[in-house]
Amino acid sequence: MNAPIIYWYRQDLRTHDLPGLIAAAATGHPVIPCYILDDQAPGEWSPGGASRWWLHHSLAALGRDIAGAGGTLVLRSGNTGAELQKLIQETGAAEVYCSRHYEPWAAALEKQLHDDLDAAGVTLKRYGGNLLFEPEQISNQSGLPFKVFTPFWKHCLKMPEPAAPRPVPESITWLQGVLHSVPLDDLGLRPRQPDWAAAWTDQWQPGSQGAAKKLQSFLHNGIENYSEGRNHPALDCTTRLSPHLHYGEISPRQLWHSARQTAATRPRLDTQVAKFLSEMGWREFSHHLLHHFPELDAQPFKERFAHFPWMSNDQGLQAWQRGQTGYPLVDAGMRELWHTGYMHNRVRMIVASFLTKHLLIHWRVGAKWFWDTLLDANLANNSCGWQWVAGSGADASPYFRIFNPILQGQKFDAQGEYIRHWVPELAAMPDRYLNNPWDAPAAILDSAGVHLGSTYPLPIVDHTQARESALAAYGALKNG
DNA sequence: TTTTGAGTTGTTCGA
DNA sequence: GTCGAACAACTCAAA
Repeated sequence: MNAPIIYWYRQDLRTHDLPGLIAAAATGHPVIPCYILDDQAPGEWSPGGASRWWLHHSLAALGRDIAGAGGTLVLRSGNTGAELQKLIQETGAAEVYCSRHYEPWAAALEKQLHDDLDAAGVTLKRYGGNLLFEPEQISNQSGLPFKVFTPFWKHCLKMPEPAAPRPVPESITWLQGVLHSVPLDDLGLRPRQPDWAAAWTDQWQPGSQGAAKKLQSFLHNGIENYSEGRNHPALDCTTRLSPHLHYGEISPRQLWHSARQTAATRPRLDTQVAKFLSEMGWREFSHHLLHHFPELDAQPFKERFAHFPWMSNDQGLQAWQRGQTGYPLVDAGMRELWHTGYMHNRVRMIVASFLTKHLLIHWRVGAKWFWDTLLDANLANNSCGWQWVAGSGADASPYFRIFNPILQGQKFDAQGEYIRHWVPELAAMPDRYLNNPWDAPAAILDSAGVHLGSTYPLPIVDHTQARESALAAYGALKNG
């Protein structure tokens, strides 16, 4: 009798190019695909509201994919170890297969489960597949992790290429018989009253199919002008694959090989493809860093930042969160985030710079807000991104680099499409004053129907003054 | 071991 | 309007 194998799904919600599932299928043993919602295990990094919405729909999509292949996804809720043990008792499974994850809590859980299952005579087998390179594969000549992106990525590019993606196993023997499965709706992942995410399905299709569509659309359109276009929030030049990648609905190896294929057939796009791959490189870099420095979510990578004089500013924080800072591009970004669960990458940098440098609020406060509101909330990317902007991260932005939200708007949203869309009360303002309405003559404000302080806020801080304060604070850090 | 070159994404100032 | 330099010094990676 072949003992069944449990395939324990985590943030790898796909059926193709999944090494653990391929290995399980290859044994010929019956396979039980299972997802366990464990709200305790991640501690403070339990998925936020937007991410839970995505998870709901992603699990629905995975369930359909597995059903299409003849199996049934088992959903459970509760303590991961306890639920796995129950499932093992119910089915007589002798092995549990899974994909490896890199969040400190996830890695600790793997280790704990491995030991606990081992004691019960069950083997936990862990497979890669969620990164292009495993952290252990990449180190500098001293055998230490890279701390600077460029040499890190150059090194990666010299490695043997990531393996080609593999299709869904042709024949998987699914375990027959009906196992208890919690109805998806009972997991409580989806908002009900009110359903603030009702309109999100217009723009997002969680699951592998939706990911594949996004990739195809990118390879046919966005990549043409990726290097430059990716900086403009009104253009559709970015992949928008981040939430799909976070939940593992598409594999990084698939992206790598699709992009390389594009470069091979359309050599003109070589530099665009290289740029796209290097963005994948940042994802790798962040995950490797979090693996090597598990405190990255809470502690500054550069230790001297432990003494940075962060300010407490509840009013400022609230204005930032609600998109009411009086800086149109910042407000546009924060409103895009709130309404869609997403924000364009460049705008993320600008709003993050505003929070940490103009308002001097701790990057962790911003990281928490992003965590709860972003569909693609990911601990490695989020922690590294915020630390980079704040200046405390690995290979971080120098402290004197303070984004000027007015200038950034004029450069990257020159026609003001992005701002007018998200800050409609300024829609009638001419380009000249769209980013700095407070400079506009009264007649122009009047004819645009803008009354600063009532229809749209006055700036909550003065850019030049805030910049000087930030430089002073960072300068003191250097000398202190 | 010492040395050398380099480092995602910017802004401001003055010529 | 455009351009180059200054902004600071430090750490990292590799020769």
